[in-house]
Amino acid sequence: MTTESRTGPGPRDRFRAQVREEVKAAALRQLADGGPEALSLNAVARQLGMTGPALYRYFAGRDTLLTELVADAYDTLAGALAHAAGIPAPDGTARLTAVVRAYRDWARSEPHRYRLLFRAPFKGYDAHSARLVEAAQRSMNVVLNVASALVTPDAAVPEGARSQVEEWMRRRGIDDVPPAVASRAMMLWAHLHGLVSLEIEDNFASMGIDPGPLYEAEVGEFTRGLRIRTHPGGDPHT
Amino acid sequence: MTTESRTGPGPRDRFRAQVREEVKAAALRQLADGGPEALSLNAVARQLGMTGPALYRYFAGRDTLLTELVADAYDTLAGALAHAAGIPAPDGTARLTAVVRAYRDWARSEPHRYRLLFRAPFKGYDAHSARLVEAAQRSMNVVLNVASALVTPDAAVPEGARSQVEEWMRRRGIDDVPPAVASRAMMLWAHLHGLVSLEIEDNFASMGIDPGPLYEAEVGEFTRGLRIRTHPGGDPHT
DNA sequence: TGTACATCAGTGAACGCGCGTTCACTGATGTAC
DNA sequence: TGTACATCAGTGAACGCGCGTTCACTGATGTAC
Repeated sequence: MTTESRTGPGPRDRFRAQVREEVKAAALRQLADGGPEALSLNAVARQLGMTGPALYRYFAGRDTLLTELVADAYDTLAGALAHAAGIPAPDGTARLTAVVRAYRDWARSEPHRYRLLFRAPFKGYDAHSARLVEAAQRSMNVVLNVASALVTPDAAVPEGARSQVEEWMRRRGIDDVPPAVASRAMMLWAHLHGLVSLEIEDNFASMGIDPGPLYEAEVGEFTRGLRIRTHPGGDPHT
Repeated sequence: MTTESRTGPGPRDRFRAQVREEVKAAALRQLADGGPEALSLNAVARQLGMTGPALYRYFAGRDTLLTELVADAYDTLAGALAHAAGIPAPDGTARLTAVVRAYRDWARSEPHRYRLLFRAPFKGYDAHSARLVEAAQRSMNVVLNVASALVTPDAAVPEGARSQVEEWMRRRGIDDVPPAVASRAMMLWAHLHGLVSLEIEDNFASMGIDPGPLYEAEVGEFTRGLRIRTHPGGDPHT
């Protein structure tokens, strides 16, 4: 009310923003090398040379901080995928492969953040709030867009899934992606999530298996499923 | 040393075993409706009408209890899968479908236990100890066996995966399952894990999607991949 | 350029809490003769 | 069948710890005139 007319954020605002980032960075560091639930406000404050209560200048509480970290992680992942999708590629398959690799690489380089996305970080945490759903959606959209570029629309869709996917897309206002693609993209996403989850928890390593080729194979399955009716029996690649 | 010659467990042993089970049951109840990390020895004791220290008669500590819960969960899952695999079915595909459904159903009915299997429950927890690896292996074996029954051995294997899978199987002493099957079974397992993870964390529900058909589709993908060279272009089903 | 004032980052003490674990103990239960 | 003894389940007090959060405060920083 009193300070309505301003040219921009003052020095205090800038300071606030910077400290907020430092707090989040310290929190992430803590998540990275403690267990997944090893986030303590007091410990974060200590790491920054402050006392615990000081953080309440920047975040309403522990839960708020965590939620913000989740949202940030979604944004970063979406950014990494979008970046990969933007790199010039010889064809759609190569582009999709790049996106798949970006997904894997992001998860491997920041497993603690990936975990943040797919497990409720605290009791009563609402993963489906508008802010978070929208952030999550952006990642899915990248996959959808890349996937839709290499598609024959009359491809096979899992029995029973088509109408649901259509409904889902209608609700989100997506109408330029054939449901066959959306449905298969969703499965691709689930597959990637499965591989990534197992990989970052060391389940493949403990079996002595390099999951790399499995990721590549996902792309093959995705395209094979889409083209099977158009080029029966033929190998879609080469 | 003193009581060497016995006919069996005495009444005290039976009592001990029973209380141990009650403790584990209470602990599971607690995991079920607290967050994933909501396991407190004191709270468990309270629930059983005891005081905290009493539990140390039965378990060396919190970590021991948790590890035991994990091992039990692996055993139960393997049992559920084996049961499904044992039900008479018209053909291999139907049997594999039954196993896939059993996997999903178990996870849905006990999501807290499923979570226990795939996330490290506490810092420094060793998921790859002999006891746990062996328990986990039993589940995988059920899938492998059912999968191997419906296979043409010269099927397509993801590029680069074959030699690794062969090595993995050699180390485990498995020689009656073609690597093509093992490799695809592993991918099937990863896919199921992806679907299940997303489902039990409500990611599909929040998109208004029933993942049921997606599970069925996994079986189709599995068999299609295996038979694609034997029956090119043909629909493996019907 | 200088002064008066409002803002607000950060402190330190305190609250209440629950945790895992140890220890010395008491009292009931089963066992051996 | 009865007695003496060993076993051991469970208690209650205590240890040290760290947590999230509140509150009244002090002192520095930016702002307005």
